[in-house]
Amino acid sequence: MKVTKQKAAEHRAAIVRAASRMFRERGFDGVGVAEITHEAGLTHGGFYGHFASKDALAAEACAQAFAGGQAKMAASAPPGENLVPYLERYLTKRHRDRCADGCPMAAYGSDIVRQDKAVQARFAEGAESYIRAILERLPATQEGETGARRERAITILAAMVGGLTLSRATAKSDPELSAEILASVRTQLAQMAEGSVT
Amino acid sequence: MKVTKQKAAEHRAAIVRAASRMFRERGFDGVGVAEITHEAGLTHGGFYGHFASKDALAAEACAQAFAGGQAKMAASAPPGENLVPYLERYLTKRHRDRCADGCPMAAYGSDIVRQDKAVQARFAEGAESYIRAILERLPATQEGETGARRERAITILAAMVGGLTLSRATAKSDPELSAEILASVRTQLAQMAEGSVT
DNA sequence: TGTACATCAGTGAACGCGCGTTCACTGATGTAC
DNA sequence: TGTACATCAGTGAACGCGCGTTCACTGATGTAC
Repeated sequence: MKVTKQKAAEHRAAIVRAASRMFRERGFDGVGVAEITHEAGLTHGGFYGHFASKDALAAEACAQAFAGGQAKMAASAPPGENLVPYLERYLTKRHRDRCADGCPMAAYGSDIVRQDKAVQARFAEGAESYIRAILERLPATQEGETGARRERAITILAAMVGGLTLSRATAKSDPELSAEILASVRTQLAQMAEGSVT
Repeated sequence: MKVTKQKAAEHRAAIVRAASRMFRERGFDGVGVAEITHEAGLTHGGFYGHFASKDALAAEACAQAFAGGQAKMAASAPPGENLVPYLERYLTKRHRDRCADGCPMAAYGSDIVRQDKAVQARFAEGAESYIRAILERLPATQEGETGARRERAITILAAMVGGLTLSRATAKSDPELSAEILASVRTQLAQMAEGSVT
């Protein structure tokens, strides 16, 4: 049955929203078109009226996940202010245990190489925007080298993503190690982000 | 046709070796039992004489990938000596472009949460052994806080894995960013590993 | 050492299943008059 | 404003395919005598 243009647009948005969460929770290969559309309150038949392919949906879902991450950073650490509150939110058991609305880089970072070009493109844009967002929240280096600030932003992002990923991967088998990883990276990066180091 | 006990053991080892490389290159879901056994020079029918399931093979393949990584660390940075030569080997385009015999944490770190318990167990053991190996190659902190050394080892590992993962994920869409990530993390971590910082 | 036979590593066809995608159909929408 | 009909969003059955796993079979191995 046909449906209002507005309703149709809402349906499309609901599919992207569901996909964005489910892909982060279960991976791109771990969830199918039928289950995503069902989660959005629809059946799978109409899917290809909205998207050219599952890959095309994955690309949009990826972009939306990054947008959500940026919003969370802005909420916990406003631009221009220090990054530390965001770090303390990012490197927590809460974030570790909730992939679905967490960081896409930690959720499927190592899987991106094997995804469609469109997904890779959205991911690279998202990563660059994260780097810039971190840079905006890093105090100027005392010695005044501007180049090193972006180096530091990139390294902080790498450690955040790697730390959360490793913490997640070890959570079930070695909960103590998992917690230690979160705490260690949090402490060390807070020092780096405050500029007390170098 | 039956085969010498030794031959059979060699076949089993060949399957693990092929799986270890192929899972890193294409992910656990990206390669099947038939293709792995074929790569090992066998057919898929005999597979379940060697392994209880694909998951059981994945667990062994994971353990072997970690063992290979440890061997490479020992070769480029002997225990007790400085970590930097290993960092400079780890964070390179060569490693980025060759998942198959590279670091398992970067190859499928974000996928481990969704794998079988046995795979998660081997992964956690591998991660812990990496942390210990890095710790062995870190100079004593000047101020003498011993606790912070393991914190630093964990953060270095997190940044290595996160950095390589992000570099790989962005390589095709944004090669310059990809290269910048490698170079930045390499420079920053070398400072951390030399203990010139803190 | 030589022979007879039970064992069992490996083969390839077959299974059931879930996936991405297609398609004929339905019926509400929204437009032309 | 009211009516007739073309449009098209959504449905659900069906497709082809590849996967993990099973199984009857083969024939070389290795053991018992």
